Amino acid sequence: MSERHTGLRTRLIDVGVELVTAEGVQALSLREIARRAGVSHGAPRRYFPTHLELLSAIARRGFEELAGRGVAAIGDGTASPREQIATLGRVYLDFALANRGMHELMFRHDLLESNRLGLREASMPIFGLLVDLVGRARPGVDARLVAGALLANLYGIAQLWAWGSLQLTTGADDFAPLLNAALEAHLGSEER
Amino acid sequence: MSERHTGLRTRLIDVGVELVTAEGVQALSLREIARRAGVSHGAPRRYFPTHLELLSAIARRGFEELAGRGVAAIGDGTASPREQIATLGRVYLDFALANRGMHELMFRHDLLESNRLGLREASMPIFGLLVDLVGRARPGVDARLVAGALLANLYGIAQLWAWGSLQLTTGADDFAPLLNAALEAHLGSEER
DNA sequence: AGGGTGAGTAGACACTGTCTACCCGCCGCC
DNA sequence: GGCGGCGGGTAGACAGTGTCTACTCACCCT
Repeated sequence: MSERHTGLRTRLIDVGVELVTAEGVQALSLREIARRAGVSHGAPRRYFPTHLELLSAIARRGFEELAGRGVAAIGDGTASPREQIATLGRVYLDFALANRGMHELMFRHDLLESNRLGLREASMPIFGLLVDLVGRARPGVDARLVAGALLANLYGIAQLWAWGSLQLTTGADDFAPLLNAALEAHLGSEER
Repeated sequence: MSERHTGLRTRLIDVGVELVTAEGVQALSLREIARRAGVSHGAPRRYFPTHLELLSAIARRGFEELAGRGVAAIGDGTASPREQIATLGRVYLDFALANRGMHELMFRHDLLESNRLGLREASMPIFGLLVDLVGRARPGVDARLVAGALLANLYGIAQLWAWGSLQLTTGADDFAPLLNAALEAHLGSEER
């Protein structure tokens, strides 16, 4: 009973975001979130009928945050499409590796597979932006196909890097070479 | 008490493999595996001190199965490196999409991040094979880097395809175009 | 004033992973 | 040939989880 008279719904999401970035995705139990929000374990049910819906709401915050960072980094969009894509890739990998718990949550199978939870829609705008940029960077190719392949590549790099396999196998200690390799592969070499 | 006097250790893994392919990764509770193996819930503990170790043993089966299919598909290795890589990619994506539960288990963060469980080693040989083929297909480049990027790409395609996002965004109904796009991107176009 | 309702509490239930005490049958050993 | 030890498995307890349900309680509107 202080100034936390904000709606419990948003407070639960706030607590979840803090918790997942601080302690990882396995710490996101319904009861622990309720505990940290200062309510009983049954309270969240009024706003989120099931645990997965609460997790999805937290994951949506992640997508919004990521999209925000993306458009902020692109700025006024005067750079070349190629450079904007590279910026997006860097922002994405930075985000994924700095917020591993959130990134893992955002791409959890059980959340994404249920269309009811709106995660698909939350990730759409940023993918649409990528498709647009790819179309301008490489006119004449199937932009959605190339953008899909590039997105898959970035996602795979984030995942494999997160658990250290790629460090061991590629010998590098930061992901820039991998990112550049992926960009060159899908978009052509730096100087056309 | 029939002919199941085979060691409980391997029987637990067998049951786990059946269970994960039939009902998915969330069905792999320790107690359910023990139940289906016909033993009490405390029995697995003698062979697998913790639940994660049992899961890792099941996942290792997955890596062995995948590696087996890979070398079987490559055959005597007379095809060009490029074609062998394409074959490996197809085998991998087929496997991942036909055995989603097993694929999800094989790349679970909590399993891979703990080096104690030997999953890293289980996935090494097949990656080494890929590095070798990439080195022969594209002499002069950093084979480990390109192979890492390609592997990340394949993994990303498997993941994103599994939960349907790429169908929606690329409009395709099988993954061959995406696979070809990735191969061309990382290895150069079909006819050099 | 008083009924109704939205918001949160508290307890039960089935289930999970881990730990511990027990038990039973088989093996080697003196 | 009896016997001790022990590998391999059982059964119960414990804390924790998600879901469901009965309930309380403050507030609002007429």
